[in-house]
Parts: sequence; structure tokens; C-alpha cells
Amino acid sequence: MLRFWAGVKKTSECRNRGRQVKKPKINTMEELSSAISVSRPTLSRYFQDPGSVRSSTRTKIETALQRVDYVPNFFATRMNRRATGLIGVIIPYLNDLFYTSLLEAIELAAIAADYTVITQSSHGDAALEARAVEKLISMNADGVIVAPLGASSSGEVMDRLAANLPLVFVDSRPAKMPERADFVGTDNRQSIRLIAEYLCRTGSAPLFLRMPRLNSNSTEREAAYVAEMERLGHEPAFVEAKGAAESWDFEAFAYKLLDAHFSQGTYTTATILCANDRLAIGAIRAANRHRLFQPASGGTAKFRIAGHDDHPLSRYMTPPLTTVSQDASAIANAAMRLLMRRVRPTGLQDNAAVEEAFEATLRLRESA
Amino acid sequence: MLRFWAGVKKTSECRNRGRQVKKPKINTMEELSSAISVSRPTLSRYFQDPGSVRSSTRTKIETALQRVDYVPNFFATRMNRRATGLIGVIIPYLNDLFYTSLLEAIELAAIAADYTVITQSSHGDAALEARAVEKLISMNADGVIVAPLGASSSGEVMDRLAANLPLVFVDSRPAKMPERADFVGTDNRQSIRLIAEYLCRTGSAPLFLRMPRLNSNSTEREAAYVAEMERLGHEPAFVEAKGAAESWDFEAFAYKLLDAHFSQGTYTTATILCANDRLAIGAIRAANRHRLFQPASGGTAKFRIAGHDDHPLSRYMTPPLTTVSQDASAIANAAMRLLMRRVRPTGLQDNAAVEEAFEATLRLRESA
DNA sequence: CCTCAAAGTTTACTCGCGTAAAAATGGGAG
DNA sequence: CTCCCATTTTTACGCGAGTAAACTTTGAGG
Repeated sequence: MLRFWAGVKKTSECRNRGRQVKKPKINTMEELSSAISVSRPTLSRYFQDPGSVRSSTRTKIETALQRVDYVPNFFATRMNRRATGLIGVIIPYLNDLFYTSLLEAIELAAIAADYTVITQSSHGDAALEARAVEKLISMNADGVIVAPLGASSSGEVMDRLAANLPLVFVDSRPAKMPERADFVGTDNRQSIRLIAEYLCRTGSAPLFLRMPRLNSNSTEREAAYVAEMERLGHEPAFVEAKGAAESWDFEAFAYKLLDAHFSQGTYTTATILCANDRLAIGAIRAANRHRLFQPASGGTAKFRIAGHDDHPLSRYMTPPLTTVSQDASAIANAAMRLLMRRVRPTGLQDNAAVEEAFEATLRLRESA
Repeated sequence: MLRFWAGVKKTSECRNRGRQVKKPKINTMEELSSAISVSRPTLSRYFQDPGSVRSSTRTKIETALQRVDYVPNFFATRMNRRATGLIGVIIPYLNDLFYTSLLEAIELAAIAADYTVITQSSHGDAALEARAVEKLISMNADGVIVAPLGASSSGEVMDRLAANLPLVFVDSRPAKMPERADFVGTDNRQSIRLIAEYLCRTGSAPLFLRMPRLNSNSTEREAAYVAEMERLGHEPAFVEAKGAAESWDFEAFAYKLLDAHFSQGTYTTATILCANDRLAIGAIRAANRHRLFQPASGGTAKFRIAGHDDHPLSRYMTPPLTTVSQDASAIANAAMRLLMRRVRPTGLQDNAAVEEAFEATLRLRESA
């Protein structure tokens, strides 16, 4: 599959592939060495740390580099080092601004720490997630940050990953938490309590709209909702969702479900707490289609919706979504910090698994 | 920076890092070879194509692989091959569902073609974009797909990239198009004509809300708007945007700008065509804040908004956004196809640069 | 049981660079 | 103008595989 040009010799000329380059192309450090008369070991040291060579030779090298086209081969340089300088990141789904926010924060932290991030998306498929794991193991990454698919993730796959590389889970826990793997996410108990308590205090007790996939956030938030309702002396209640198709298209899931309910006149004056903002976005659309946010006649509307996450577009909904904000940046930084801890072990090897949960903050807007 | 554990020898034991693994860890193909008594060259061929060895030895290898923990080293395998099997992708910004849609389509196409995708985000910063280019060159990727930042991209950087690797631009053109680089995107002339003609036919002629960054889409769509207005005999007009902060936070840009205008009573009964859907999302929020979509008294509302791209969340806006849909999947597949063409050159070397523009389709919803 | 071709094994070299050790160089302090 | 230490150069080997060539084994057909 990867074998093209079967009979072509791999000469320097061939590598240029006939392109016109202004600067002469140099392919190896050996060639560079003889071209600018600096020994290869010295060049090697220069590229790893320009400060490790005398300033006179440094300028000698650098002026030469401006006249030729040379970049050290990424693979060859990493192969022989103790650390590859790679951080693998696996996220379940690309078209989700919460995950991309997390990913962006991780990338910025990695860039600051001089690491290269290798991002792999599971595309909502456990097989692709397993494939991504294999790839990162084969690349011998220094560490891996995984936002797991959840229930559909294979426990064996994550065990294998944890056995081979330092591993930190973010956002949600895998079906079975491997030993020696850390976790950092949001304190769902606290975040749900925050929003549920607010909703109960300012209006009718909320119904809960669950997430399709039963990952750890789904079950944790549901449990937190039940606990908080009972604490406040209300009966927990869930939006009926029998036979609903479960996919990563959360907005469509919530929209279809609630549109059907509203068409039958159910939940039209309810308060609905959605397990995440993407659900809430679909729910808001359904509610607006049935004009539920518009007060019947002069009075204030009774219908309310709240979310969870503070998705980047939540504030642009109509009405703007009241929600609780996850601190994606804090989660990302904590994940990087925990990874660093395992990558370069301190004297006292405290390899015990760590769990960090960040508190969410209330974002009061107009939807509730 | 990458040198930890300075004095630790790199033994097999060390690599396991003291983790408990059920299966014995095997680090090299050499070890595997002697462990299961199959020669290393045969193993090498097996891992590149399991079908290339006799079925009896294949099962022999595969049963052995289930008893040990071994994965071929990614870097070592690629180093000596003619092709690395890597496709680099650079996108300007992660928190944008249009780009993630594109990225997802590219990844799925790459997976189908058995390539590994290396994704790099520019994070809206030309320096980071240049850094990403260097990284992909150093990894000797088989090809690169770039959605450029636009005006702030350095021409030299892209020239360097095009000189070193097969290159296809998607979505928008760089400030200066390098030779021998292909382009695939949407036919802005056609897409803008489609939506503008529709708007003129069904109501007042649209004002145009430009994108902050002046990448090629910005200028092309603006020009297309002007051309279409003139063709239809209308005066082109733009939403005033003096002194507006230019960033990748399109929704905030549009929201602030239009909220200010609406507060002054301008544009309150206009038709606004936004250069992309993210702008439209911010614009809709501003319009709703001023209740512009609600008819004054019994009559139908005159205010209208339209977008461009068919962002995944456009249909969930209130009102749902009327827009034109870019075919992200078609663009991604075309980009992969053009790349393949250069990766494995056909007999007749038609290296001429290609430009492909896909037509957009109208998505009529309720906002216009 | 023999024959031939397909498949596997041996052996050896390559890729591009990290790295260690010994020898050579070079520049500043005295 | 020496002496010495910091750098650099030489030399050589290793990383984990790809790959080529020559030789040996295997297995189906006659």
C-alpha cells in the first residue's frame, strides 16, 4: 500500500522530486556537516540545544542554515532519545466545541512545555478509539490524555494503554478505570447542585434530560440530580426518552425528543435541566418552535431551560442559556501537570493515582 | 529539556517502567523474532502486509502476538520507507465547527486510505502556523492539506512548504499562492449569487456583513456580493464596521457590532447577508435582543438575516438560519484525491496546479 | 519419490541521527 | 609565549526497523 515508485533509487535528486527550490536542499546532517565544515556531533548538539555550542560556531552554523534548506528528520531525532517529546490526545468527537476548547487548552499548554501534540479523534467509534491507542503506543509518546468514549470504550484497550504509557483521563471516566491512571474533570456533584439549587429556588423544580451516551458524566450528573432533588425535598423526574436514537448528535437528539413532547402538550410549562449544553441547544430550538418562552398573555413565561458546560455558543442562543461553566483551561492544565509528574518522576515516587475535580461556576443568563 | 533520567540505562526493564503487564513486554522485532522463532525479515513483511506471508506462518505469528505485548515502533518503521504514510493537516482555529467538519471528513478519508493524519492548529497565530509547517516538513509527511490563516500567513513559509511537500490548500487561498500547490474550496461567486439572488427576489436587497479577517474568502465573497448586486440593479451596501476588533471570535464580533447599530436604530428593518454563519449567529443574537424578528403589529417582520457555510448549529438558531451549504465532505475528499495524485505520480506527470471549486446549495430556513 | 517454485532464513547493509570516548584544536589567563 | 581547559573533531557504535541477495526449506503436483 505504501510502496510506490518501486524501482526508483532514493537519491538526493529524487527526494527533491524535481521541485524548484531557491535554497539548495540538504537532506541529512552528514551532508550539512561536510557542506559547512562543522562536525556532525556538534551539529547534533546544536539542534538539540543551540546554547550548548560556543557562540562563534553557533553563528557559523546559523548563517550557513540561512543559505540552505535543511530540517532535522523528526523521526530519526526522536528514535534514539530517552523521551520523544510527544503528548497524545484522544477525544471522542471533533464536532463538539467543548472538546475542541479542551483540546485547544491542552495544545497551548503543550506548546509552552515544548511538546508536540498528536491528536486523534475517536469519531464516536470504539474501534477507532482502540486504533488511536495503538498508534500512540507505537509512537512511544511520553504521555497520553484521553477523553474516553465512555461505556463503549473497551476496558482492555485502556488497560493496555495505561500499562504502556503515562495516562490521564479527562472529562469523563472510562467504563473501567485502569490502575495508575489519573483523572481530572469537573465535580459533577457540585456543578449539578449549583444549577439545580438555583432552579428550585427561582421557580419550579427541574426535570432532567439525560445524555444519550451513558458515559460517566451521564450517570454522575443523573445521580447528582437525584441527590439534590431529594435534598431539597422534590421528586426527581426525567424527560421520557424511550426508543430515542443514541448518537453523538446531541442537538438533534434533544430537538426531536422535545419537539415530540411539546407537540403533545407535555412539559410545556416545565423547567428542564439538560445534562449538557448541546442538548440544551436542541431543546431551546424545540421550545422556540412551540413558542414556549413567550409569556401567554402579559405574564412572565413559566417555561425554563438550563444546561451544563457553558458551550461557547450558549450565550448566543435565544434566550441565552443559563448554565454552569466547566473550566476547560484548568482541566487541561491539570492534565498536563499530572502527566509531567509521571514523565519525569520526582525523587519520591508517589505513583498513586490522582483524581482532580474542578468546581463549576454558575452562568446566569435568560433561559432560566 | 527532554533529557530526564540522565543516568538510567535503557534496558527492557526500564522501558516497562515498573508497570505490571499481564503479557510480557517485547520491545523490538529482533526480540520477537527469537521469541517465536520466525525470522525478522518475515516479521517485517508480516507487519507491513499480513497477506504477504504464507497463511500457516501468519497464524503462527498471530497466535504468538496474542501472548506477548508488542507493537512495531512507529518512527523506526517509517524512517526507511519510501513513503511515511502521514498526511499533515493545518487548520487556522479549532473552536470553529466548520473547520472541525472539514477535519473530520479529511480524517475519515485518510483512515480509509490507510494514512495517519497529523493535525496542527494555527490557533489564529501566524507564528504557530509557521511552526506547524516546520514540523510537518521535519516529519517528511507524504502530503499536507492547509486551511491557511489568510492575510497573516507568510508567503515564504508556504513557498517553503510547497517546495518540500505535496500541498493542497482548502477553504481559502493563502496571501500568495505557491507554484505547484492545488486548491479546493467553494465557488464563492456561485454561493453568494445563490443566496443574494434569493434574498433580492423575496424581499429587500441585502446589506453585507464582512468577515473580520481578510482572507481570500472574505474578499471573494465581498466581491461576489458587489457583482451580484450590480447584476440585479441594486446598490451594494456594507454594514459599517469601523474600529471593530478583528479576531477569530466571529460571533462576538458580529454581536457587538450589530447590537451597537440596533441600539441606534440603524439596520432594524434590513436584510443582512453575513459572510459566514458564525457571524450570523452573533447577528441573530443581537437581533433577538432587540426583538427585530417579531413583527411590529400583526404584519410580517421585515428584518432578515442570512449566512454562509451551513454551520452545524445554524439550524438550531431562533429563527433557524437561512444559508448556503458548503460541501465539506466533497472538499475534503477532493483534497485527498489531489494529494494522492502527487504522492503517487501517474505515468504522465501532469504536475500543473489544479483548482477545484464546489457549488453550494441553498438551505432555506426561517431567518430569511 | 522426485521436482520445481513459492516462501522463509541468513547475512549484511541502510536510514538519519544520538551518543560516548579519545584525540585534536584553540583561545584566554598568567 | 606557555599552559590549561573548554570545545570540537574523529571514530565508532547503537536505535528499530526496511530491504536486498543468496541460500535453504517447504509443499503441491507429477
